[in-house]
Amino acid sequence: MTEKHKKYDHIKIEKKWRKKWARSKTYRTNEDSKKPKYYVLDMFPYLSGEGLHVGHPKGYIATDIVSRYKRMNGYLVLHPMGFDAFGLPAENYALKTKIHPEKAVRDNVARFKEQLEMFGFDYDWSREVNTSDPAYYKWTQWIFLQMFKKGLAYQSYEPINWCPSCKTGLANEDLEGGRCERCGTPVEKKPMRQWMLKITDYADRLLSDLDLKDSTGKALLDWPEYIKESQRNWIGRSEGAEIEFRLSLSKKRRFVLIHGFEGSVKTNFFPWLKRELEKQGHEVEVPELPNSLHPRESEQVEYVLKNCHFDEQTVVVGHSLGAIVAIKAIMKLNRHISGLVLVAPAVDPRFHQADSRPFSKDFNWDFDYGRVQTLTDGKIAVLSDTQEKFRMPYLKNLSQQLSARLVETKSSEEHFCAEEEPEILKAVTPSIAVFTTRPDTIFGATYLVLAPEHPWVQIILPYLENKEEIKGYISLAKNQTDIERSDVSKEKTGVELKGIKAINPANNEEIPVWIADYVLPDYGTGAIMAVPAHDHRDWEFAKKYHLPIKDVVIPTVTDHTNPPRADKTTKTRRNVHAIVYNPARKAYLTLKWKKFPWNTVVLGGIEDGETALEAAIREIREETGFVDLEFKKILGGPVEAKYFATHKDENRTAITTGVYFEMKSEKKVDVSEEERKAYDIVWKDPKDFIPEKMTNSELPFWLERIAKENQDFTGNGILIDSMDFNGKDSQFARKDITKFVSGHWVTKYKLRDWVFSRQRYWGEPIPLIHCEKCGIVPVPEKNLPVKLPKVKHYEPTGTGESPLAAMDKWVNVKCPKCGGSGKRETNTMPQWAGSSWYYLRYIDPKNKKRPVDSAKEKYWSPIDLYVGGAEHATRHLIYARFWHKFLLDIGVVSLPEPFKKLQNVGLIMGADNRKMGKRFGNIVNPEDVIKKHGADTLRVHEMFMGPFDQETAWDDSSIVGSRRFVERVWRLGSVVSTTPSPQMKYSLMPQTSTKPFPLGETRSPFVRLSAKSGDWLPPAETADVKFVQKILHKTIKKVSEDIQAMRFNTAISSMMISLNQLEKSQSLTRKEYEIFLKLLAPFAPHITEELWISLGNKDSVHVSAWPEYEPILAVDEEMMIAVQVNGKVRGSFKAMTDTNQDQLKESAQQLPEISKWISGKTIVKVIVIPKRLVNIVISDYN
RNA sequence: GCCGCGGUGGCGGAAUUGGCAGACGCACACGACUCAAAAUCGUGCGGAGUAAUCCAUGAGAGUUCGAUUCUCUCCCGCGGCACCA
Repeated sequence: MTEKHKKYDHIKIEKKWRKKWARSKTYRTNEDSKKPKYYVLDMFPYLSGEGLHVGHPKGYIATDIVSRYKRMNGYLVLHPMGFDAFGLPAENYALKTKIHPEKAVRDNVARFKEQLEMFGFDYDWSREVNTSDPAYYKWTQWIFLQMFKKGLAYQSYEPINWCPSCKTGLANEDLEGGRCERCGTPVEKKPMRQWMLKITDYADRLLSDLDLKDSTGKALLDWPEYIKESQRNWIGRSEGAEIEFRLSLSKKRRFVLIHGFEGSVKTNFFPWLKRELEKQGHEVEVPELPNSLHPRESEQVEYVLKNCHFDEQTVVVGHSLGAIVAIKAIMKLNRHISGLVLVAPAVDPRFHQADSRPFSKDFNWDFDYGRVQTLTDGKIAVLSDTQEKFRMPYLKNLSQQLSARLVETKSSEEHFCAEEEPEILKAVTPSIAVFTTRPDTIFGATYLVLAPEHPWVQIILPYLENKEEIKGYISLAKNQTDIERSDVSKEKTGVELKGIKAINPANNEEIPVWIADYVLPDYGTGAIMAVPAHDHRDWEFAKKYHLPIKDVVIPTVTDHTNPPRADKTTKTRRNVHAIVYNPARKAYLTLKWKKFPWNTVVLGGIEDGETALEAAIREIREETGFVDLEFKKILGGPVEAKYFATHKDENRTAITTGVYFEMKSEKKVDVSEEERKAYDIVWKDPKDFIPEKMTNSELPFWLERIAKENQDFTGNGILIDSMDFNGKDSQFARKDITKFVSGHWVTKYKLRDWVFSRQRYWGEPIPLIHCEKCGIVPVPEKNLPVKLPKVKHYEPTGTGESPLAAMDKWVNVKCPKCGGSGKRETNTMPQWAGSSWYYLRYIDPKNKKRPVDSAKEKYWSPIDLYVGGAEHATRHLIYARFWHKFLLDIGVVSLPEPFKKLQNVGLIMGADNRKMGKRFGNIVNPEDVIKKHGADTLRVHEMFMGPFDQETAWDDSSIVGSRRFVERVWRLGSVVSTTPSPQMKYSLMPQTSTKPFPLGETRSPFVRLSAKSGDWLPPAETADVKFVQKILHKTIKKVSEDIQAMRFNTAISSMMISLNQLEKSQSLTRKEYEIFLKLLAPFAPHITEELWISLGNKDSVHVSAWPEYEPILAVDEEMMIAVQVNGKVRGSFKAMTDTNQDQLKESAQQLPEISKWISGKTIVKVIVIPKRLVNIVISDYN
């Protein structure tokens, strides 16, 4: 034994090689290569200040293995690393330790790097990025500005999620079940000024691009399905209809419609509008104004005042010049009216063509705005037509003067001149838009529910009878946290808006309107039509408040054992099924028909004027005589069943209602002879009372409803009570019904815009300036980056202002546009900003002109492999995809998706199977493990623990297996490269195994290869040489495939198997040993390098060529063939792989252990599976 | 509730166009070496049974010559979404 192989000193070896690699820049990625590229990336760590535990590097080990493998296969590999240094985790750590975040980050980076380096990773540190480095965040700010310029960044004042503990606003993505993801505090809703990013503009692409295909039709994104699924859930696309429900005030109104210049009661929308309003029961007056072609103010106003009746129920509608007449008339009234609607009012003499019109001089254009306001109680609406742009400024001015609601809308024909103008109808009888995915159930909509926050509630409030109750409910709803509100299990609450009704546009029925907190303000339209018969939530609500439930969709079933026949006529009948349970017998009442092989429940038709319940009681009495029954429940709405009624020789479409009874006693009355002959009464045990043993195809529905509390049917079926749509399949009627009620088909998303500002110090300053004159002005690009100023106090204020706001010197700047005084935006960006594009910066980390050079971006894109934790599924990975798509749109990048293959790391749990972390005190420190066993051992072990993407608990004892493996590789090296000595025990022991070697060769002990080191014998063509070759070729194949598929555990297992075999070889050559070292090199880089170099190699094993295998040599020539008799293994024999099937059959049957099973038996057939087994099937097998 | 994934020895886990279940490793037991221990090497190791053999991949059914693998029903665990209309 030579000195250098005496002992495997991992500490010394690992330290030595890390130093050498760093000095010789072994892993530097130089771009001037003609090689194919491979970009492999880890999700970079964020600096929370907590130390590393053994779970953190698991993903880094994997990328290290893959990158080394690819490098050895001739790829130019980019494998960079950096740090996510901005954001809450880093800042909170700084606050806790009272170290300034900048210094804390610097220290943490240094420590982190030190720890990473202990693993011997092959990162190219010359490309390191740090999101808090001004040279980096200059470009983060730059990207933000591009978004701002494209209108994707905007300010909002809507209430947002506020974490009272972190003292900052949060994005939806930062929540976990209504709590702050970082600290677990329940979030509050707080209205404040926010910067938002319009990620919703990209919702559609973010969703559909998940399924992009490459040119061969394969999925472009090789991602775990569940990550894609999470993103789909998060984006939450759903299609449905937006439908208007008109509101009708319960008190009827009177309308006065006043036409304009050259108008008449017979032209434009007047006849139509009159008709529509009268339909709703309102009174309508349409005065025909005198001298319509040459109108004079006094004449027309007086006419109106004289001929029309004005009272507190009167709403005045004026069109064009008629609007002016209306205003003037109201000014002269001495009583209040109900409201005023001005449709495209001709409000100013300077308007279009006015000078040429005869009335421009005759009319007086001064208005007593205050008086009009008073007399209408401020209930004034101004309708503008967006097609008439020139009129807009006047209308804006008018509505301001009158404090009126300005409704910008598109008329059917310019200036509201069409015969039908639905927008006017909407304005005079306001409507609520609802969103529904089930417009097919609209005939069953029995009430409307608005979110308490719905803006209409405030508008309608003055008209309502129970104002105080409603105000109370709204404030109650507002004070709830998200967690309280979204508690599904809690009982639903709500209040009816009394004094108002909605009109179901499908059947013009009046339905009540409620507010309830189970309707969310920010999804859909914030209002729903409630269909209690076909929606769980509506059902619960309706039950509680005794609202009507109307079935309009019924389940449908075709009896496949007895289907309708094409040549027979079809009859539709209303039926009843009586399900009768007898508790005394613990059995169900059924009828066994004598003429037919049927078992049915008691059933029959429902006669005219009879209810289902009456029919059921009658049928039970007629058919069985039983009369002492307790009615339990109607089993929901009817079920439609199609079948052939044999006894009537016709097809039936039965609309059947189920009724459920329990029997109190078997008291009975006489049954007619006829009935008695037809069937026997049979009591069926509940386990036999199942669809398979009964002849009622509706039975599954009855059973479900007996068991279930809720009786809503949410599936698809056949429409009933839906007028022209009766009998249609609900699924296919959706779009037609939407059209029928003048709704339109829309797409909605759950995804919300990204709340992009944080009221904290440690983040990228948002590069905008608020100027008194110019509004919001972007910081000119040449002035980027806007550096985060150094401050003494960076504690969050909690006021909704960032700590930066207190820094007058920094805040007050000159406006870049006008030079006037301006103030900097003091909010900072969220943690996820910098990480949304960092992968691009590695490609070109030092570029001062652009975020990334286009040519370089084209060369390296996309990222071939991206490895990280699944916790980023709906945050980082959505944000990064969003930014990437935006960068594609502005030409910075060239591909729609950044990450081609995504691989998730399964967590390493603590020994107690809980998440490893401080709070459970179950952290295993990698430094300790490395000190004890070495980095190579830890790397091998973490990869061997189980499937890479699966979580596994750390087990301190099992790591010795990996250590033994590494050490045995070391000792095998000493045997190969040195003279064997008699003292050496390892594997030179006589073989005591009783098992034959795979090839069955007898092996003589104590035979070794060459004598002197460096003096190699040429491989002899012996069985042993072949044996070693076979092992190696198989292993090369397996390890290569497994690394590419990230099955590291089985790759290591195959190397262990291989090592077990190689140790038994008596003629292992240096070449063969080197192959083994190469296979292991990506996993255990230090020890393999040491052994490789000690064998006399000059260059690093890590830049050597990956071994290739011969497919022929990787396959066994001989195999054990298992022999089965009737599928049970009874023996086996050895055969050459290419032995033909007949021979295999023959040999199998001749085996002594087989003949014992088959002698005297009839062989039915023999099945041969090449290379695997022979199965002999005998018929008389006991 | 909806969607996705999974359930195999004492433990981590192998095994897929359906073909010998438990590879590899840990733990354990025995043996060799040693004065002894550790390390190392060898042997054994799902359960029952002396054995032949039988039973066994969450439970039950089905398809098949043959099922951990395919189909159906159910149970349990994990993950995502969740009063999203």
